[in-house]
Parts: sequence; structure tokens; C-alpha cells
Amino acid sequence: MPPRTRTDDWPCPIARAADLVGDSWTVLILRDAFGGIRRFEDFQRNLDAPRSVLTRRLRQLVDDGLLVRVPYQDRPPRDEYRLTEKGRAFWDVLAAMWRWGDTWAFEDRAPIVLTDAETGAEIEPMVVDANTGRPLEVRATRIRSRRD
Amino acid sequence: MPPRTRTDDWPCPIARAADLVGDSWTVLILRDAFGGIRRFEDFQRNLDAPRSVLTRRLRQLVDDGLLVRVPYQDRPPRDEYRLTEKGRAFWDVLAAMWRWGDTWAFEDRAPIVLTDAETGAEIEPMVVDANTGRPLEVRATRIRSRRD
DNA sequence: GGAGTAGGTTCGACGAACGAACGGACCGAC
DNA sequence: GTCGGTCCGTTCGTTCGTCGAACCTACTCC
Repeated sequence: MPPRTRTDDWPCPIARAADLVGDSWTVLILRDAFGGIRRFEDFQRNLDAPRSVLTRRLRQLVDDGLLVRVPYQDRPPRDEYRLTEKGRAFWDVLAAMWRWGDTWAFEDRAPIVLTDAETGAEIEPMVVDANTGRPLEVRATRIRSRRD
Repeated sequence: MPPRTRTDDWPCPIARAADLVGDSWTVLILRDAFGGIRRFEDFQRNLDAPRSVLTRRLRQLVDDGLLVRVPYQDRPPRDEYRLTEKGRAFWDVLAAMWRWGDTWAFEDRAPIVLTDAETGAEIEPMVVDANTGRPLEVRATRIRSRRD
């Protein structure tokens, strides 16, 4: 196909994010990265993705600044892929996807849960307005230009 | 290409969500739907997406239960696409993407903001743990099987 | 009857995804 | 010293989705 249409220059934050996340392998690579996976072979084994696609996606994520390549041995030279701050910030999006998927994409609920490492308590991601602390209401939301 | 690898039967909520949202046109269609767009021609004009792709994505979203086709006139027969409850719940994911894109995908900030329809106040989406009300901390998060 | 609107389908060219095989650089064991 | 294994890719052929433009059907309005 002709290269997929790019939206990374649109004025909308969703369009720009979609340009990166608008690909399921990319999402799953990031998910694994949050799970502590850093090496090519581990991503490949865990995702069972074609190696050529994996190479391409990892390179893209590095170019976009969500991952960095860090050497972890000299001979033979090997790099691992680590999340940057920009990449780590993306966890919020994945958490929102987790919540939605858990609620809407299973018969009942998902067989796995997010937990707090220390208390062991279940974590249930939820999206709120930082200014009021309340859940979002779609119908009452508008889009405006910043200076208005 | 061979049909893209499906992940809609994986046990992970993110994988299932990614199977739907793992496509930038789908994300943008949903964004527009939240903005009140309902008709084929309006989606097409606004996104400037190939009509054939648009047809396919809309059909997929209907099949997946995020949109429904509702007739709005008889002759000639015309349907519009409306968000279902499942689709409306997806706004949380788009809001998280908005926040991330706003923070990380512009030189400064995005030229547009979300606002409350009544007060006009800016809305800043934020992801928290519903149980503690606190922001998520990636490093302190684990994945566990539900019965454990 | 000619232009316009709405919601698609069809077509050809291009190139991305898949999957399997190959390669190169190292290691350790036999 | 060569055989197997590990790690990180690249290459290749087939399949099939994307793009973009053109086309089609069923109306309405002038």
C-alpha cells in the first residue's frame, strides 16, 4: 500500500497520538516495555510478531522518542530498548485502554488485574478532569482554540 | 499483506483494545463521532480519508459494537452512525490520548483545548486509580491473575 | 434535463505485513 | 575446532490492504 496517511502534523492532540499509537504492534510493544521487557528477542517471543515488523516498529518508537537504545554489552555489541520519560508518560493511555478493554471486551472481566506492588491492592484506572476531580462527561465537553 | 494479526482473543485488556484502536483512522473516526459527526460524507470531508477505507472502518466499528447505524430518512434510504454506550465509554481512552498528545507531541502545547460546555473552564484529562484517587505510578504497578 | 447531494463500490498501482530462511558475531561444550 | 545455541537483525516471495480517482445509484431541486 502507499504509505499510510500521516497525521502527525494535525493540530489535534488525538491525531498526533494516533499517528504513533495507531498501530497495534506499537501498542503491544509499549505494553511489554512497561512490563519490563527490553530486548529484541524477548519482545519477539512474547508478541510472536514478525521480526521485520518488530525491527521497524522499534526503530519508529526510538525515532519518535518513546524508547532509547542503551548498550548493555560490548562483544557482541547489544542494545536494549528502554522507555524514555515521553514513553513512560504513555502509560496513562495504556491504562485507559486497560480499563476500557476490561469492561467492554470480555464476557465478564479480564482474567488479569493491575495491582499495587506494595499493598497488592487492585488498581482500577479511571480518567478524571484534573481541575474538578470528576469523571469526564462526553456530552458536556467542547473543543475551543486555546486563546479565545 | 496477510490480514493483520488479530489480538482480540488475548487475555490482556490492552491487547483487545488495541485490536480495535490499533488503527489511526478508527481512532480519528471515533474522535469525530464524539465531536458530533454522524454521516459518511461528513466523516469523509473532515478526515479526507479514502472512501473505501472509511466504509471498511465504519463497518468494523458497527460490527464491534461501538457504533450503530440509525436511519434518518426514507427516500433515498440513509443511515447515520451513532455512538453506542460501548463507544461512548471509549472517550476516556481518547481523553488520555489527548492529554498525552497535548503534552508530548507539540513544541509547546496544542492550539486547541477541551472545555466544559457550561462553565467554559478548561478540562485537563488525567488518569488516576479509582480506589485511591491518586495518579498512576508505572514502577509500582504489577499484573496478577484475578483470582490469586 | 442538468446540477447537486449522499453513500457507497470498483479499479490499478504501490508497498506493508507475514512467515520462513538466512547471516554474522559471539559463547561454551565436546 | 567444530557443533550447537543465543542475540539481533536482514532478505525474500506471497498476500492483501491502502490510496486516489473514477464510477454508480437513487433521489431532490431548479
